[in-house]
Amino acid sequence: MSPTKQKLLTTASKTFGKYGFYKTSMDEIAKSARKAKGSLYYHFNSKELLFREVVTSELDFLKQELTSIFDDHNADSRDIIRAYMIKRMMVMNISINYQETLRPEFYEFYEFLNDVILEMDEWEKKQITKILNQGVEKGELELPGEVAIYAEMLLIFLKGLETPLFLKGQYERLISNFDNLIGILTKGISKI
Amino acid sequence: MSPTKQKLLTTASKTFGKYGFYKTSMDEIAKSARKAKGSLYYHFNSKELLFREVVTSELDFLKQELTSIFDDHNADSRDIIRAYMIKRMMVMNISINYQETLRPEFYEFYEFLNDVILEMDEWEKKQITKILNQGVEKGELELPGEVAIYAEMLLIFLKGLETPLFLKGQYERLISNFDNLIGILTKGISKI
DNA sequence: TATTTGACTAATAAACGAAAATAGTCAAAA
DNA sequence: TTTTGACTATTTTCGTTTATTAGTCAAATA
Repeated sequence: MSPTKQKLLTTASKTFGKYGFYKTSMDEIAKSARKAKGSLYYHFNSKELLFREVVTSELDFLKQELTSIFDDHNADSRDIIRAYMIKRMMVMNISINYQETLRPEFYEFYEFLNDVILEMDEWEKKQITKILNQGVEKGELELPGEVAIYAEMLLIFLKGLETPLFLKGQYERLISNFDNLIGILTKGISKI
Repeated sequence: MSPTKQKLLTTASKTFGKYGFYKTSMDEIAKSARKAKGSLYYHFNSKELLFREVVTSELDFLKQELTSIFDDHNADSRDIIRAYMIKRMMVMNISINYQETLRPEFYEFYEFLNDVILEMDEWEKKQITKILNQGVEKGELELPGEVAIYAEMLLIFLKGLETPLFLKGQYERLISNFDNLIGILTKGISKI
C-alpha cells in the first residue's frame, strides 16, 4: 500500500472514529491528511468504500489477533475458548469504527456494510466450530448434537454483549465478571 | 377495568401490533373499537401512555407466566432455569408490541418506554438471582463470586437473542437448538 | 357522578422549493 | 502512475405552507 493511501486510510480511521461516518466529510479527511480530495477518490472509489476499508482493517486486525490464539495446538481447548472470548472483547473495545456499526442507525443506513459484518460472523463461526471440534476430538469437550449450532449460539452470546459493553459503556464494569461467565460455559461443555 | 376500556385496549393492541406505533392513529383505534376518540382520551391520557399500557400488559402476562414456573419450590433449580428461559422466549415470541421496542428506531423515538423495559429487566434480574440463590442453597448449583452478576449476564444473553430471534425471523430455526445451549449453561453452573 | 360523544383547537408531520453543503469527476500537472 | 483542485452532481438543510393527527372540552347520556 502506497504511503499516500496509507496516510489517507489512517486519517480516515481517526476522523470517522471521532465524528462518525455521517458527520465526517471527504473534504475534511483530505484536508486532515494534507492531500487533495482527488487522491482520496483515486485510492478509494467512494465514501462508503473508504469506510468499508476502515472497518475491514479493524476486523482484519481482530482476525489476526484471534488467529494467534488458536494457532497454539497444544493448549487445552477450554483455555483456547476462554482466551478467544477475552481477546475478542478486548480488541473490539478499541475497534471504534466497528463499534459505530452497532449503533441502532446502522440497520437503516449502513446496509453497505452488512456483507462485511456477515463475512466476519461466518469467519468467527468457522473458527469457533473448529476449536470446538478439536476439543471434542481431543476428548476435552462433550457436545451433544450439531457442533456448528453451539458455535452459532456462542457467537450470538458474544455479539449480544457488544451493545451493553461498548455502546452503553459497561465494558469496565462487566469485563471483570466476564471471566466467571466464561468459566461456566467452559465447564458446561467440558467432558466430565 | 370497564368493558369500554378493555375494548379500547385490545383494539389498540391489535392495531399497534399490525401497523406499529407510528403508523397507527388514535382516530383509527377509536373507529376500529367503535368508540369516540374522547373515550380513548378519557381512559388513556395520551397515545404514548396507551402504548405503554399495551406493552405493559404484554409484560405483565409474561411475568405471570414466568412466576408460575418458579412458584414450584420442589423442582430442581436447573429445571427451573431451563423452563424459565424457554417459557420466556415462547411468550416473547407472541408479544408483538414488545417486539416493536426492539426495533432500532426504538432508541431514538421510544424513550418514553425506557423505564418500562428497565423495570422488566430489574424484575427478571431479581427473579433469576432468586432462582440461582435457591439453587446454591439447595446445593444444586455452584457459582463462584457474586450471584447477581451471573443473573445479569444470563439476562444479557437472553436479551441478546431477542433481535436475531424475533426481528430477524430466526425463532423457528434456532429455538430447537436453544435447548442444547441451555443444557450447557445448566451443566456449567451445576455442582458436580 | 361517571362515562361517552364528536366538533373543535393545538401540535406534529409531510410536501415542497431554494440555498448550502458535500460527494464525486476530470483535465491538467507532477 | 499518482496527485491536484476547480468543477459538477447529488444530497442535506432550512424555511414555509399544507395536511394529518394528537389532544380538548362542553354538551349529552347512562
